[in-house]
Amino acid sequence: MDKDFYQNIFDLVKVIPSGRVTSYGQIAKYLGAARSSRMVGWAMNLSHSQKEDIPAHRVVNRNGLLTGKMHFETPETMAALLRAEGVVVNGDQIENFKLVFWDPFIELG
DNA sequence: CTCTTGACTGGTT
DNA sequence: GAACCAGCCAAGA
Repeated sequence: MDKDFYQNIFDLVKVIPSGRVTSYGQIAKYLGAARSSRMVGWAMNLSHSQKEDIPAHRVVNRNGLLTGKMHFETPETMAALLRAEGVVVNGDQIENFKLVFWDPFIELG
């Protein structure tokens, strides 16, 4: 992983399976920047200018709250995409968050 | 160059 | 369970 920190984030986010979600902090921790969870959020902000499709809707905060919904095309886009993938979303809160949570340490080894 | 802001988190009150 | 605080680092004014 000699790429940019942001690129690592994007690569990891792209690996998240459909219908699953993870948290900014979990991504940061997996990349060795456990205390830099804010950078993950900033990376998502940059994902707009990325050429590839970044499923940023599968990344939420540790509460399972769709804190970044407002940064999508419309505030409903994030929840809509998640529901389309089978994730139950109650308002801005993901139901059964523990069940749909995707842990890179477990899933990737 | 300094100051503010933020798609966050963990601990404490 | 809600509210507050401190640590973290990058971008923009």
